Amino acid sequence: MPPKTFLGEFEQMVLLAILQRGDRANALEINRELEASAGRSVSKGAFYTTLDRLERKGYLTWEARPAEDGRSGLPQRHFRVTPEGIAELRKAREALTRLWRGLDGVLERP
Amino acid sequence: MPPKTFLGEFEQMVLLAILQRGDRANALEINRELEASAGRSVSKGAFYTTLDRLERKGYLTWEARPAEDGRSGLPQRHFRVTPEGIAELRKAREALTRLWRGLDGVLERP
DNA sequence: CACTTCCGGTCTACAATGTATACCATACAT
DNA sequence: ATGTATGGTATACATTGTAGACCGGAAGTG
Repeated sequence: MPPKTFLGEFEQMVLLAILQRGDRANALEINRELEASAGRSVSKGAFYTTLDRLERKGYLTWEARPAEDGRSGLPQRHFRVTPEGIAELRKAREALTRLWRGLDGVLERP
Repeated sequence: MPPKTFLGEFEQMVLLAILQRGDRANALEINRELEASAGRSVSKGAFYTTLDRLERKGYLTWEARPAEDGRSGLPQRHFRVTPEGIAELRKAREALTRLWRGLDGVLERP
């Protein structure tokens, strides 16, 4: 994980979606969160690619879990954000918060 | 301007920096704002490339202005965010605000 | 069982962004 | 004129964003 890595816009949202779903963060749930909160829906391929990159950067980890509540029986990946990932999210949020300061009049819906 | 364009992470910050500087948004000032608020400093080339792309997308416009307060005499580009740009910033902010909801405990500094 | 149809996931490829270096021109001080 | 700072362009490449084709297992159905 080169220290110079940078957190893309979509990557950031994926990490946040994982945090939102807490301990129920499997691929399907994360996608639902993105769709609901950000109106964003990407293909499976795009989605997993992003997850893999975030893993390589050390911003998330995952473990295989047997099927949730009995239903269909295929293990699935369950994702978690690492402390490094959280630190990045924090930095991004602080920067944006500062840049938004004083612009409420402009940036809020009429 | 293809309607499907998307606002990158850095592009977003540049637009916000322009808004912050209001009617004094020339290249130098925008860079200062980015440095101060986001701890971000990119090369001239990178910077102008981004500005040009934002212009092509219709998110900003600019006009040449004679040197500010008398000093040195080279006209400079003065930037402004278009209504379309503001709309994009708004969408991005709303999405992030929703994704941050309930995560203050995690995303705030200890 | 053969057959379809979802899931959950990988592989591959390409478009859009992020970013740097090299280069050009004008103004001003020496 | 020569050096240096200001403002900006051109070009090139690394990183992200994103889709589509492809694969294996589980369930349902005739």
